[in-house]
Amino acid sequence: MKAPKDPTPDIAIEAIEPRSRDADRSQLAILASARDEFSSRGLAGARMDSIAERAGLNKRLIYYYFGSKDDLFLAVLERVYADIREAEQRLHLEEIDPVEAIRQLVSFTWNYYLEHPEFITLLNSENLHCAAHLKRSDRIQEMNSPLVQLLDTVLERGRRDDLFRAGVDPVQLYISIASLCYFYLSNNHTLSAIFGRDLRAPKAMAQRLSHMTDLVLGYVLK
Amino acid sequence: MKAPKDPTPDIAIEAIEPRSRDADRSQLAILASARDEFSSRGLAGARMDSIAERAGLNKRLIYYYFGSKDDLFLAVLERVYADIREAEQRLHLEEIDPVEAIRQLVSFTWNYYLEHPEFITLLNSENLHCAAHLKRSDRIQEMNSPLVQLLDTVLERGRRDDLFRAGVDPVQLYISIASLCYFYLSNNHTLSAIFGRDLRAPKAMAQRLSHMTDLVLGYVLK
Amino acid sequence: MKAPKDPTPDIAIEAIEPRSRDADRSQLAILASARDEFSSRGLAGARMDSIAERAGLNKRLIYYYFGSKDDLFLAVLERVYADIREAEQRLHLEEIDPVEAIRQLVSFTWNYYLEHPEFITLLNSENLHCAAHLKRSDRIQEMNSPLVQLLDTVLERGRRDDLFRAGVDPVQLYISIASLCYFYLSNNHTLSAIFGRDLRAPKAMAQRLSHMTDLVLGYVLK
Amino acid sequence: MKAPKDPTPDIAIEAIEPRSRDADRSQLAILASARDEFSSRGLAGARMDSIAERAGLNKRLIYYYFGSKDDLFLAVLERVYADIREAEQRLHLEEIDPVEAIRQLVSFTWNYYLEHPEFITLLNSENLHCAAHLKRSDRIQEMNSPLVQLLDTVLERGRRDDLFRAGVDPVQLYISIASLCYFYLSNNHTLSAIFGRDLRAPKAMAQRLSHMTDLVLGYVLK
DNA sequence: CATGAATGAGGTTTCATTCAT
DNA sequence: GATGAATGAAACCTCATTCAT
Repeated sequence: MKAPKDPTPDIAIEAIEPRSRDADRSQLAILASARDEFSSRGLAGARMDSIAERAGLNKRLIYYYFGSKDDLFLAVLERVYADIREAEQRLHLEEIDPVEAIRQLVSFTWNYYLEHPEFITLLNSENLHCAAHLKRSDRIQEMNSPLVQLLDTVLERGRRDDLFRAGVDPVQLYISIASLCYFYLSNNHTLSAIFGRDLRAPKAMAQRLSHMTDLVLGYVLK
Repeated sequence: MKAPKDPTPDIAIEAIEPRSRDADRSQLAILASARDEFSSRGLAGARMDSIAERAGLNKRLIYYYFGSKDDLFLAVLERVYADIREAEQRLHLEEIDPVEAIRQLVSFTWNYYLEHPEFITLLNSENLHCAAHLKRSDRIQEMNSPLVQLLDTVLERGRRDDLFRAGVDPVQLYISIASLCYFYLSNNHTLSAIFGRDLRAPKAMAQRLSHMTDLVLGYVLK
Repeated sequence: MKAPKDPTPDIAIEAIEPRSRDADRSQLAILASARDEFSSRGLAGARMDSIAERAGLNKRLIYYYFGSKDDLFLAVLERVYADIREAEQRLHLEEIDPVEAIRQLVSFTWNYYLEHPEFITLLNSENLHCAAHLKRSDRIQEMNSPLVQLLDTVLERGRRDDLFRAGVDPVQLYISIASLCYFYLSNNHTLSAIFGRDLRAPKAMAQRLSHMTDLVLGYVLK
Repeated sequence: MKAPKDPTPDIAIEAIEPRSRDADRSQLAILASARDEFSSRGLAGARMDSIAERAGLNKRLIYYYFGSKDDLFLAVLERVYADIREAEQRLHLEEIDPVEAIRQLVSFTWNYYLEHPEFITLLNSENLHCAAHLKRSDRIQEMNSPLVQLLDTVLERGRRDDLFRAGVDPVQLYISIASLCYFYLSNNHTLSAIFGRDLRAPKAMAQRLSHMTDLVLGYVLK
């Protein structure tokens, strides 16, 4: 049944719930629309009008739910970080053989960036603004800390099996893996332009993944 | 006869101080100012007024010389690419021992990005726009091709000395070196925010350089 | 319930005085103001600022309702054409004796142009632009076709009564009537300047009307 | 011989001539270019840059020779009036049979407007500005008075031959002839748009000339 | 005679945001 | 919860004109 929009207040609780589901749906629609707009045009280039239009909702509603353009941008960032970390959790690297775990982490990262190009451009925008939005967020650090711990246990297991070299910083390693995947995709357009080469060709993409895996394992393995 | 201009040709654009009635000087002042504005605020966030003001020149003059905001942005891009490629040439990698050459290339790239943060943000902006500006440039490819050839000869020499593995694609390798340096700096703000760690601390920076060099040499060396 | 609007529908746009939060009223106020500005300064010479000011509304609202200067200009043109054609309909020429009908059409045209000098200058502007705006209009032709049919029946009746010559093209005749009235008024300023004669003097004006009627009847009558 | 405009007096005549011819040529080039620009874009729409470019000369030179945009516009107007009046003189209507003279005047006017569309649009622009420029001109009236006298003698001769009706005002008649020719061409674009008919088709054009001649002679002849 | 460099004022248009319902 | 109407500030860009040579 559709949620009634009648404003009369003394209404049964059953009827209220659908109302808040409508609200949720609106907020999600705005978030999705905002994510697309911000990622394709940047923070300054994004238009509140376009976001409202893409969401099929009135512009005023964005302000009602999110306060301002900057607040909305932060909401989008928190959302996309939550999404990637959640997906990483689903890899269950802690249960896998360490070498395979590294392999999987590289290929997961590569594929996630590939399938979520908006993640890359949103981070670029936020970095342009010196992470001014994220710095105001309480939830962002706690969202990201499990990842480091996880990678640390993988490295530790690898070292105990005498496969991995000692003294590898999990943060440095994570950043390196991210670097290799991120940059290739994030700067794909300029690289293609300056090298006159189609870096998106299937063969080039496959080579890239194998190259990156070689690089990382070449470093981690003893 | 024309008034003699400053005789030192490859002067940093920072040093330009506009004086009346000198077209070259005005153009350089605009370029330097535009580079700073675009890099700190992005293409959409940059303000033509600010560019004019920073350059100490009338806004109208920007249009007189560069036509439009987008054309100016392209001019800036061409300029910064020319600068980095020129600096790379000055390394004379072709004259150095191959292992040392790789080391130098990594550390040069790291330091160049470090000293020219605007290069990073400008490229990010251009990638946000799918390299739409660079694609219109005639000069950009020829500017960048020498680099690949140079790296290729370094790899070839290393292989002939039986030090380097075979089959290393110079473009892939260059992209990997750039990746490692670029991402750490470009995403420094968000990484610091999510990991709650100061990645700019001198010790962290030194570790990073050594980590990257290890990674790259671990891959290239037999 | 919506606030009731002014019930009299065919109110002259001059009389519109904008009040807050009434879309129709605002649009009419903009149209009236734009008509005055465009007609007195031409398309290029008209200022959006002035239009907004005359309308007593924010400039942004013009773009909200009409999109652009050119679209606004087209809206004005459609409006003034609708007005004159409507006024012509009100003559009910189809019910009048043919000779008298021609007389009335001449004098109506003369007086309409006289009382609506903006019509003349707006058409001049549009012709300067090769009717680029009208060509994009769907409604303009259907608005104007009844006129030709009407004039045709008048001529046909006159011919059946053996008063009018045969083979008179209603379009040619209409254009001739319009020509005679239009040019005298449209070029009044330059004509007065070159002939050094006040063509607007009441006597000159009366002579003109009688001269034009003579000319037209002299041609139509057998 | 032309009066030399060079202010330096003690210079060889040989040297002056080419220089002042250059100056004349430049002024003529500017006038022609300005006439085209003003006629195609109107006074407000015309661009001094375009005029300079079309003339192949530096913009500053326009100010040097003509002072300002408005002064240049007046210069153009005086020029085109001089041209048409000169062409009319060349008809030598005073030597022709009166009926034929009227015929010729109609067809000359028609063809002149046809071949000089810029005359029409320039006059429209000047009328939009209430002949503000022409009113400042000393030469414009004396340029135009011979025309009226000429037409008057033609009418007088026709009347003496008992062919023409009495009491025809030469100014009214001239205006009517001009009206019929001018309006059809000046408003050609809007008329074509509203009637959905190609008024420029050769057949339509021929019909128009014959229609106008009929109209005028129908009135003048007894 | 001629010109490239430069500008202040002002043009159209856009924007995030708020108002009133 | 939702919306159309409205706005001040500021964006990019243009223009006639002047400067300095």
